[in-house]
This record gives sequence, C-alpha cells and structure tokens, in this order.
Amino acid sequence: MTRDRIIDAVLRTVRDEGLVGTSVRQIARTGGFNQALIFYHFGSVDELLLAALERANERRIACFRERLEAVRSLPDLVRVAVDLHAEASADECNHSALSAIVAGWSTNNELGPRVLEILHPWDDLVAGALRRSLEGTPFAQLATCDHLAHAVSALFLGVELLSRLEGDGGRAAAGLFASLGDAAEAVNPLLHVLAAMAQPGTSAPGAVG
Amino acid sequence: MTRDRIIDAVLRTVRDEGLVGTSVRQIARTGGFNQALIFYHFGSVDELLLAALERANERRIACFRERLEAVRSLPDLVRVAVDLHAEASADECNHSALSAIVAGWSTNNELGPRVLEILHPWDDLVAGALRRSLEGTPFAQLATCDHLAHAVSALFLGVELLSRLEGDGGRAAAGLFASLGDAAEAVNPLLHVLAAMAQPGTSAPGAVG
DNA sequence: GTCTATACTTGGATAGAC
DNA sequence: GTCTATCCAAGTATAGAC
Repeated sequence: MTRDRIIDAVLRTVRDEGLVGTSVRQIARTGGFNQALIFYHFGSVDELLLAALERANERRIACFRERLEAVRSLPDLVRVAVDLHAEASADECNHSALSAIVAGWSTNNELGPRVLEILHPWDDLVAGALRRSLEGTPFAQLATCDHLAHAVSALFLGVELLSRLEGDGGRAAAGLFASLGDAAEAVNPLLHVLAAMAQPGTSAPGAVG
Repeated sequence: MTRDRIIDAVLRTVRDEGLVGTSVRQIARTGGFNQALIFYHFGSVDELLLAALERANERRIACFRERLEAVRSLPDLVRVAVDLHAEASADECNHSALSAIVAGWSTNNELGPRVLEILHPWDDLVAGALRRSLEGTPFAQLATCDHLAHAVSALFLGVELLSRLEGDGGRAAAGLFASLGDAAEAVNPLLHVLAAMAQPGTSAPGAVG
C-alpha cells in the first residue's frame, strides 16, 4: 500500500525540513514518488498531515503504552520522558515530526480541534501515569491530574521543540532531564508526607512505590 | 519609522495566521503597506522574522522583568506565569507570535542558534527567578537551576502552543495554572524541609519566603 | 522611502493517458 | 494506482519611476 510510503515520507520531511518547508513537491521528492499520488490518496495536504500526525501518535502509543502504564511515581515518569526524548532524537522520525506539526499548526483555525482529538489517547496515558504517581496526595483528584498531565504534555512538546533549535541531536536536553529526575527523586518521598497528612492513618511504611 | 509598522504587522500576522500562512504578501496586506518595503527595510523574510522575534522578546522582558525579578518562591513564579499567559491571550500579539515563531522554526537549520541567542536574555531572567525560589535547597546549584529554568521555558512554550490549538482564547489553560499553583503552594514548604536537611542549622523558622 | 510593475520560483491541485 | 502534463495562485525578490 502506498499510503504508508507517503506517510513515512511526510514524517521524514517534516523532521528534516520543518513544517515550513514541507510541501507536496518536497514530500514527493523525499519519498521518490509522484506528487499526484498524494492527492489521489489523501485529497489535500492538510488531510495528509493529519493522517501523518495520527500515525505518529499511534506509533508512540504502541511504543510507550507499556512503559507509561507501568509508571507508579514521578521518578518513573521522568525515566519514561528520557526514553521518549532519546527516541525522538534517534529514531526514524515520529516524535520529532509530531511535535513540529502540532507546533506549526498552533493557529486556532479549523484544524486545531482535530489535532487535539488525535493527541487525546496519548494525553490519557500520561494522565493515568500521573494519577498513579500522585495516588493518595492532594493532587490525585481527577481534574487536577488532568491539568497537570496537560502540563506534562506541554513540557514534552516544549523540550522537543527547543532541543531541535539546538541542533545537537538532543544532547542539551540530557542535563535537563537529569535535573528533572533529581527533582522528582527529591520530591517523591515528600509527596508521601503530603499523602499521610491528607489521609491520616492510611499510609503505612513500605507502601512507597 | 516604518520598520515598526512592519514588525507590528508581522506579529499580528503570525498570531492570526500562524507561521505557515505568514508571507510577505500577507504581512503587507495586514499592515496596509507595500510588499517591496519589507525587502527595502529587512532584506528578506527570514531577517524580518528574526527582527520581529527580537522585538517581541524585548517587549515581554520590558513587561515582565520587574515581576520576574521579584520572584522569591515557586508560587510567585506560577503567578507570573499566569500573568504571562493572560497577556499572551489578550494582548495585541507579542508572546503568542513569539511562541509560534520559535516553534515553527524548530528545524535545526542555520536559524536555530540565532533564535536561541535572541531568547537568551529571557531565559536568564527565568533562571534567576528559579534560583531565588530554590535558594538553600539541593537544586540551587547553577547547572541544575539552568536546566530547570530551561524546563520552565519549555513548559511556557508548550502551554502557549497547546492553548492556541484549543481556540478558546486560553481559558482552558486557566485550570492548568490553577493546579500548577496548588502544586507549587504544596511543594514550597517541603522545599524548606529539604533546605534544612541540606544545610542543618541554617534554616530558621520565619525564613520561609 | 514608497509605489508600480514585473521576473521568476514554488506550491496546491486537476485532467487524462497508461 | 501511477505517471505526465498542465493550470493557476502565491511565494520571494528586484528594477526603476516617483
């Protein structure tokens, strides 16, 4: 099926040229096929980009679902973030292109809602991971967790974009994640103090994930 | 001077149309002047966008320097973030356009380093605010603070971009900041526990910013 | 400094042969 | 499904009159 070839070409093009610089002609050049195929299979560039976004999102979910579902603490979550960033820097495309598309389309036109809808399953995974990390603390309420998960997603997006500017393949972000990991390690035991304060008598020693 | 009119037109165009959608023709249409002026005054689109980015950054520094320099704790910092986001949603352009330019150019071409250089003074302000917020804790080392400041900048960028997708003028981010504020309020006193552990005898009651 | 006119390139999209 | 050829709009950029 050619749809796959085209989508791969889009993702590689976006990663290498940025969203500005991703045109039908350029995509076709990258993939070594004819422009007209894009319109035959997808109808328009916007639809193609949405399809590519969806594909990239599915791939990162396939790749990280298990790891995210295993998260039980903030340090766990940071470790997943490190992996994610490593893949974004090293892999064939996906996450890097995904960030660029989301960012480049961040104009509140008709496409915005569709983009958010596509990203939604991923956000749910992150929210779940966060909820388990904050179990028992005052932040474990659904609304709060969703807000904080949104913040985590935003952080991932921003880190990815800024690290692309640095052009060193994401090495500059390594220090960031290290510090973030330290912070998570330090805050984590304190969260359980909060949990104990919130639900006195519930927290027993040894229950610390 | 016309340079100002042009730069204003760029910022408005980027805010309204996104970076994809910002062309010489569109900018001229927005500002009600002739295309040729852009090349007379700036030479090329890239140079114009860089100039606009620099201008937007100067403006947000002028607007937020005092507030950032007054930050002494994490809750303080979140309050500034709320203000910043409010201005981004409501104002004539600046911060919104700034985010879009940074994000849209996040392809590691020749422009990346220049963009980072332009943003640098702002990052310094954020790093200073964070350093004062973490004074005495194990995170107060220079390197760690810079990393975390980078994370804070990334978070701001991501929030701004995602809230643009929502197209509700940034109201959806309000909940996010509320939760972030709660988290900061809760973590803040605990930080001083850490500070006390790190430097026993140094922390006296009442020294909690 | 500003406008008109224009050159040239690239982008999106379609028709029609194969 | 894929390719060729083509249309038209939009993009960047320049020359030259005013």
